[in-house]
Amino acid sequence: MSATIKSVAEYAGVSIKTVSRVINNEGTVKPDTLAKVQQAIDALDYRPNKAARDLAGRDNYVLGYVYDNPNAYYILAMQNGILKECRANGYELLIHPCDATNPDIINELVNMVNSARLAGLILSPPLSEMPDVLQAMDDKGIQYVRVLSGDKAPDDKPCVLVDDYQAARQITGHLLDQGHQRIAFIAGEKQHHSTTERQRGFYQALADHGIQADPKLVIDGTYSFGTGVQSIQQLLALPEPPTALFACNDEIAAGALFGARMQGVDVPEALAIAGFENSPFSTQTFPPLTTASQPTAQIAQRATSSLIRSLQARKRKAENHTIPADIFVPELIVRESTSR
Amino acid sequence: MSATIKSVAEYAGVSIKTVSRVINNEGTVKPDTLAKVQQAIDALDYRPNKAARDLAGRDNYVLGYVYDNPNAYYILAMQNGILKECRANGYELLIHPCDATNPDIINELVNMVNSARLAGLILSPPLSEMPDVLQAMDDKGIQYVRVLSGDKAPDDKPCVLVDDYQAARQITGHLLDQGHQRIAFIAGEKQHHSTTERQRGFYQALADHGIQADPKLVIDGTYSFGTGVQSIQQLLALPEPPTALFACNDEIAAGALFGARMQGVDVPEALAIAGFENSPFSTQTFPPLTTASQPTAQIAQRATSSLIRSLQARKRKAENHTIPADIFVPELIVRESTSR
DNA sequence: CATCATAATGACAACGCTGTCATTTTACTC
DNA sequence: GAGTAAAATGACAGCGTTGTCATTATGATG
Repeated sequence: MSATIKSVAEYAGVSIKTVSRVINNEGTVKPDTLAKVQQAIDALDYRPNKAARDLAGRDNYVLGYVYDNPNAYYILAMQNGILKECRANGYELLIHPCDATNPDIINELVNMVNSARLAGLILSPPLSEMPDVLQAMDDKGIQYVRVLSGDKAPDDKPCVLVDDYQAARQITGHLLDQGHQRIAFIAGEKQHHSTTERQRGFYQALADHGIQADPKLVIDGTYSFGTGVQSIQQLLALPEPPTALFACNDEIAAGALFGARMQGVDVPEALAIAGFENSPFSTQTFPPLTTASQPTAQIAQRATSSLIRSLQARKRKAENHTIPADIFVPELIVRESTSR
Repeated sequence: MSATIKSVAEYAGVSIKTVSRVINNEGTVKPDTLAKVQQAIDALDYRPNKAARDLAGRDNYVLGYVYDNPNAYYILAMQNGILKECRANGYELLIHPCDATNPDIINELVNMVNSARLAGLILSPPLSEMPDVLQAMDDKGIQYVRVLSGDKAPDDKPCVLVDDYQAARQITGHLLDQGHQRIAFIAGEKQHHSTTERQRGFYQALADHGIQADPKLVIDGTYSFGTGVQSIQQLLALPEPPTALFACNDEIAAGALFGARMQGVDVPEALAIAGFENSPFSTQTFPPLTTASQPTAQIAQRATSSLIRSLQARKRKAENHTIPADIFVPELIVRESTSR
């Protein structure tokens, strides 16, 4: 049916092992031999048989995506990005939903990696932010790449950073630019780095403009619609209510918008509201929400590519092949919820 | 490292081929031999090596899930159900997002199935409702299972049915039981069978109660928040506005709820609203929405199981092995948006 | 130009399973 | 209980690749 390594070898007039070397980028093939083989591969439209590689080789060409996150849109975008990169590199993807609060999560992951003989893992928050999970992976020698909230890599293991701090600073800056002085902040779960980073950006932006944050305007909550509804009631009841709100994500913002409207407060006239994430929620409110958008699929793709490169480097025993961490800054999207 | 077929065979005192027969359910193994082998498998915690199976066998143990649907929650729930069943049967899952409006979609699918040597495909709406796609799969001899809206199987190929008709009848019945006489209906895209089935159920419920539907209360739209907002304005502007609304999904219902509130119409006091799908939207509104819930993950699991059984049957040349279609009726969930 | 180190290539077994076909066991018949 | 068909089991090759190790080509050195 389709071409095999043998047919390519015959076509190119070399041994199958040489073809194997070419397709694995082993780098010990003479340039003209390599060209011949490449040409044969192209001519025959040869694609290595994954099953045979997995069986013969030490490693499996399978990556794992482990996630636990209530946000379906995020997961699906991540997944699409990962899939794209996997496909481009002949890897396959094993998808493993799990529960990060499960006390046995570490065993679960280690077992999964072993039994499916995974080459590496892609971890997104909150898994990527759990030190004991990462420690266990390191101990077991399991390769992984993390997608993390932050503006600098915490260590030299592969990771891709999402600079929530910078983006939050921009959003807050946008509100300040509109002339707002009393800006409220509603936080999500404090365990998520994204929350603390966004809050840090919020404070920094205020400081940049020489404004001292009013602690009464900062409310802790969860990433939920309900938090938005409750918090905005509390905020609007203050003697000096805020004129603008930066909610830690769109869901909170949507809740706050709803709550404000219910109390007869016009948005954006009496209260400007900004969210974060650019989730479908953000366009399904009236008015649509100002927010920050991260290119999740692209982030996932880059993370996967990092992992694959680091896997290949390790295979060739190239030590110290640290890949610099990519940083993505979510982009401000201004919509009507913050217009003057 | 981990157990192989050889170690299981030695442990059980049989040949590797017999073990192979057991793990493939070939059914030609004596009961007591089978028991011995099963015990060995359990004792050694043996899991067949997929790469070896794929390489040695004619078929690949890989199923494909092809989807095109904007609803991330639905996709993810489907995916989880499929994954669960795949894992239980030693299959792997290849996930393939695609665009159903792409004119070249058929080629894309056929190529994918061939190049990844997929054993079978799981199709959810809208793909599962496109006759030319199904025709092409039949022509190419590609096995598939469909998840479909309907109350009876359109043919004898494997499918799992979601009885939107019955559920819509129940929802409408619930509104009628509350004493409503003028009930509006907002439809989604007419290409989706789910829309027409739900509409059919709506009409039937009215007929059951001897009520003739008022065409002015039935509005065509899309599965979107915006449709809900616009349609409700139109409905409330009628000389005789409805006292209840059945929206084709939760997103439309949420839009309608929003629109009604904006016009000062109280829900549920002045207008009862019901949605469909039990999406996260339905609990993130005030008041939360009455809706119908389908066990998507379970549906997906059943569909996958059907596909696998039909695959194994075909392998054993057992013709006429038609598996009766499962039917799931989404369950009515009553929340405050329709309370008296 | 002989010598040696090193780079480039090749021969071949092995990975864990399934398909084919041969062999053994079982069940049934007269 | 011999004979036969059918059911159950086994022996062995082969799937397409990589790892190991052997072999050959290349280049550097004195």
